[in-house]
Amino acid sequence: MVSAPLTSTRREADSKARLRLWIRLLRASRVIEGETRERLKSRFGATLPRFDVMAALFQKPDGMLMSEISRFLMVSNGNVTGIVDRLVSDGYVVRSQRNGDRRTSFVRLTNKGHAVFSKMATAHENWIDELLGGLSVRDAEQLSAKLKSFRSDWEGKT
Amino acid sequence: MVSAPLTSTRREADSKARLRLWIRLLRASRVIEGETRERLKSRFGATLPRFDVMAALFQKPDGMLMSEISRFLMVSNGNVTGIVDRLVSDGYVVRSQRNGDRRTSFVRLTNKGHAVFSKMATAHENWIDELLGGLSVRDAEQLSAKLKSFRSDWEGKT
DNA sequence: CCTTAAATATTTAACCTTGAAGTATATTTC
DNA sequence: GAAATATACTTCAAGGTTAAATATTTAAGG
Repeated sequence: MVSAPLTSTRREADSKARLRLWIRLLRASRVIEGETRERLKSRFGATLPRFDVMAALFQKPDGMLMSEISRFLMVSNGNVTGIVDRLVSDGYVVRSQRNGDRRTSFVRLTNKGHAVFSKMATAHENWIDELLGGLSVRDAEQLSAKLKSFRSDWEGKT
Repeated sequence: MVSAPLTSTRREADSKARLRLWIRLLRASRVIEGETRERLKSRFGATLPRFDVMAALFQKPDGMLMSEISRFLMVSNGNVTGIVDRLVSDGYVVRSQRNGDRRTSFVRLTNKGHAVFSKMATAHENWIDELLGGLSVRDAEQLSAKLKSFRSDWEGKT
């Protein structure tokens, strides 16, 4: 009976390897998020959540439902309400009813919001390029591919 | 003069590749963090930040300074104060003065905190193993290695 | 000494976040 | 068409988060 302990040992090692990956993944995310947040604030007076919402709306010129935004950004429904409220009071987005359904509230960027976001998006892309510059494009693409498959795998299991 | 436009085009493509990687990195982190947060709450009545602080303290039985905790976890200093406050009121950690320096406050796990964290840590490792199970160990190690080098690269530049 | 600078921790204000409960509106079912 | 059910969003409470402002204490220079 030698295989049983070996199997168990290997399983433990596997789980350590994944745990190590997770810790590094999390650290990388925090470094990049922190740096991005700071630059958004200092150079545009914006916050990361607002940037994220505007980014979502930027890709849907016709507008999005509140629930679409929260699903897309993977944040809670109640959260989006507050962020959109502030974007509205800044004049960057507007709410409107659609489809004759008075439950829904369609949100879209104003011209002002569109213009402001365009500038932020360009800067943002440059920051990420700089922050991830230590990775070759080949590495970036490989990592991307592996993370992509992980994600759909997980979604499948729910 | 053909090379100039080509160079510019390649640079743009590179930056898109890195941006795509960043988006996937962020999504993976959010999925895992969200799942972990939910399980910590439902099964242990704990939050992720408290788990993180306890994890740091678990590795330093003699205790840590507040500033060491915040540096290690990459969160702001004022943040740690509140989290430690709640851990203290739960009886999981204690503060104490050291070195006769009354500015510093040494924080360490209580026996109760140590015992509770041990259980959480085991469960946590299993969750991560499950959530990252779609990746082979080889992939996990490759990803780890690339993220490690990215991080030290970035730290070097500051 | 004593003043200034540096280190350490806390407080504060503004914002983000979740999950649960609440409100309003639509849709389905009988 | 009335009642039950489902959907869309908001409100709320508790907690997490940052950056900036504020002690408090120690160390350094004169």
